[in-house]
Amino acid sequence: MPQESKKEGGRKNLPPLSPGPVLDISDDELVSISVRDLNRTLKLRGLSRDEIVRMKQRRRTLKNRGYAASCRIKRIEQKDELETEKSQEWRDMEKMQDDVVRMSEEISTMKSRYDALLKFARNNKIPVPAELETL
Amino acid sequence: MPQESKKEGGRKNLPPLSPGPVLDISDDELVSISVRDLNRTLKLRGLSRDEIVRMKQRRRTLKNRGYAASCRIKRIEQKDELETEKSQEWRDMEKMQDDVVRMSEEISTMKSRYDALLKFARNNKIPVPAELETL
DNA sequence: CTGATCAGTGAGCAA
DNA sequence: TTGCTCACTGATCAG
Repeated sequence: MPQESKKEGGRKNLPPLSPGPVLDISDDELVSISVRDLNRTLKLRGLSRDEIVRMKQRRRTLKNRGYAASCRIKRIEQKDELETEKSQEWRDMEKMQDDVVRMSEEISTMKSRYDALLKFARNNKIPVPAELETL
Repeated sequence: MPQESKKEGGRKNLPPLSPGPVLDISDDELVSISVRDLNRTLKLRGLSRDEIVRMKQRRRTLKNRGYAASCRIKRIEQKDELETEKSQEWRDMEKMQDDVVRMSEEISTMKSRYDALLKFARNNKIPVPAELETL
């Protein structure tokens, strides 16, 4: 099959879309110039109605090729973004979990101290105000 | 353009790929039967080499159509999965943040109580062991 | 018209 | 051979 040169979808890098018989213009040029300029050039070269239609279609196809590429890139970027956010949240979670552990330790340390203080009072028969008796 | 019937990529629902001149078989049947059975049938009907090649290609194309569909579905599912995980993590974060606030309050409450107890001791000239003097 | 997206297509890779 | 994924295409929709 030496003949797959101009349209069917494939993975390989594309050979340029075949230029018309009269107007040769590279793909890059064709997608770049404005419709107005293209029409002007087309008229000047005296292309037939059919050739003009084909040139317009070639331009549209090249544009579509670019749109498809940016669509794919966008999809990949969005996926990366989601994954990045996910791992960032995971890091935040770990940090917060550390805080919870630390505060938990602080609480139990304070409970021990408080109990020790109450026990000291009890051992020394020191009456403690009721509202301070319980934690 | 009444003439876009059998191959170019488009969005519309496809008319079945044109059956060969001799062997008519639906798309569904063609993708379903095994290669072995297909070869058997092809031989029995006495198709030409070229027709056999085209039938094989039609089968491959139909298969590809299905693969492309599952590829897209898979992509969407993976994206949904990421988003679900993200919002679940967000909920977990909120919950943990609540815990942090609650524990923070508990800590400051206990600090007050402890200070109150120490103040009571000081006011009543009660000596407190040094290791309990400070929090 | 432009740009984005969809489903279908063949190429090409991996199993 | 099969299944998947890529780049590309025309159709189609929104702006």
